[in-house]
Amino acid sequence: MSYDYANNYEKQMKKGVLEMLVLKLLCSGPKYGYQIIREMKEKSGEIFLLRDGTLYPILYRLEDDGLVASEWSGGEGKQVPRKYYRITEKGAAALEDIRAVWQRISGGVDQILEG
Amino acid sequence: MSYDYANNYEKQMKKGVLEMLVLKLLCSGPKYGYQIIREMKEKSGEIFLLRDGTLYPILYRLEDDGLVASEWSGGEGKQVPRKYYRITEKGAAALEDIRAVWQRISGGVDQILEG
DNA sequence: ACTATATACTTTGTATTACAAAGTATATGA
DNA sequence: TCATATACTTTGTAATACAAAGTATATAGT
Repeated sequence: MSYDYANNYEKQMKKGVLEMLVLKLLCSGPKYGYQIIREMKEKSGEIFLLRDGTLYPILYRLEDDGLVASEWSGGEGKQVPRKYYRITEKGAAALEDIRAVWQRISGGVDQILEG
Repeated sequence: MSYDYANNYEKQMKKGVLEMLVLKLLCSGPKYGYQIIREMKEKSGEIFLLRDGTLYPILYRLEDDGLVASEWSGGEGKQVPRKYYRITEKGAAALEDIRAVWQRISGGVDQILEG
């Protein structure tokens, strides 16, 4: 049986873009982890199916860099405590930079693939 | 001074795509290392500026996987010996698979970025 | 009440890969 | 002769997607 190249290439091609996509989703308001996973799945047309072990480290990195900020909510009544993440001003500015990088790279790729 | 996010994201976003682009360039005929670096630079519009320490490990991986084959040439007269790489049938088939992955991922990214 | 399941978050370890950097060797031009 | 460009090799580092295992709470089913 042949090795599944596609699977590994898909994993590699996601590198860098997932943080960008998380920042983008947070532009429409604060969200908690599992909510981000659901929206990522829906809005990408089932293409980005994040595991929790993938998302949370991304959120921690973004928070360490000051691109998002978090706040615990719930736990008072009977709700499960949830950690809500919101994008910061610094994060919004970084998102614009990262989008520009994506446009550049994906444009260059298509130029070679179609050339 | 602020950290240069763009630089790191660019590096991450290249992961996986460089092998695809090398395979694509080899579709138009066998090429040696530095020739691939030059064509990658020209045909991408100066976007993909590979260092030799980046390209050669890619070629070795592709060869290990049987997606390209190599052959030394020159060295008989006064030419510098060059190792020419050509894409194999297996490599051509893999390229189609990898391109499909790229279309899928980049399409999903744009769907979220524009949504 | 008890159990199973879903939700929610955390942490550890692995594999992969772009890149810097240093090294070897040959050809060409000043 | 010496500097530079070409050509290939190898080592080490940083970054990140993912699997996997763990903790805790709420809800539904029996």
